[in-house]
Amino acid sequence: MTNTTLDIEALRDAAGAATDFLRTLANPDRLMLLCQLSGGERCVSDLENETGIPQPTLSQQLAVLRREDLVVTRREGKQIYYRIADPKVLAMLDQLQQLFCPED
Amino acid sequence: MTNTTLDIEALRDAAGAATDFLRTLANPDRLMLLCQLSGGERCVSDLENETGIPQPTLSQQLAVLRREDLVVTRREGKQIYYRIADPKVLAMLDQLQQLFCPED
DNA sequence: CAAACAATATATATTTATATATATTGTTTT
DNA sequence: AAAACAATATATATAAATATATATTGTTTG
Repeated sequence: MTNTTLDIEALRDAAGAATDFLRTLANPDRLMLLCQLSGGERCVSDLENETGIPQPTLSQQLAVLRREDLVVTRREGKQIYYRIADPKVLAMLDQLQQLFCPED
Repeated sequence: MTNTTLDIEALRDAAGAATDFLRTLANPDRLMLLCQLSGGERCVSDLENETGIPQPTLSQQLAVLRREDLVVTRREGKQIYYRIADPKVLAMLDQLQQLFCPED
């Protein structure tokens, strides 16, 4: 006899972890920020210029990315530099680029 | 001179489309449903039994998946069968399985 | 040490998503 | 056509995310 309850619970656990991750990416501002950071480290003013995201939103959304450990920071003088800290982000950005940015 | 405005707008457009998609997947119930459907067509009572999702939630979340054109249905007598309609879903499920369900 | 600057934090209104209870529609069977 | 069943729809309370305005912290430079 096969107990499917465990399978469902395992599926639900994995689904929970995956959806936490997906929800963090599922915002245009945050996704754009991660796209920029996939090209390497950026300080906040770089990100502001490159994306046009207004400062308070930028700060709020960077805080979300930090809280979820998708990025880490380092201070250099006045500037704070951000970079991607979770390799899953890069894998997912690749996948999204294949699906939503054909040939570029 | 390089105009980065167009690039940013293009990036924002792509980010918008991608995040619409991600947000639809970013719910544990919907993700579980899509996982089940990735194994082939299912009717609603199958999905209810396999996932343990209560009926009204099931109906509500299946409606979201229909509205976003991620699934389509076909009626056979009393049963309504669901299947995945968007190949991007399968690509994303594969990716998520690699990232969140190592070796199984 | 005060001014200027880079960044973060807080506050609030609004929108959106979710959970959950209840009601309705449509199909088949007798 | 009425009963039984499969599924969908509605309603509402609650929670979460977002936009946006304003305030604060920390660092450097003159």
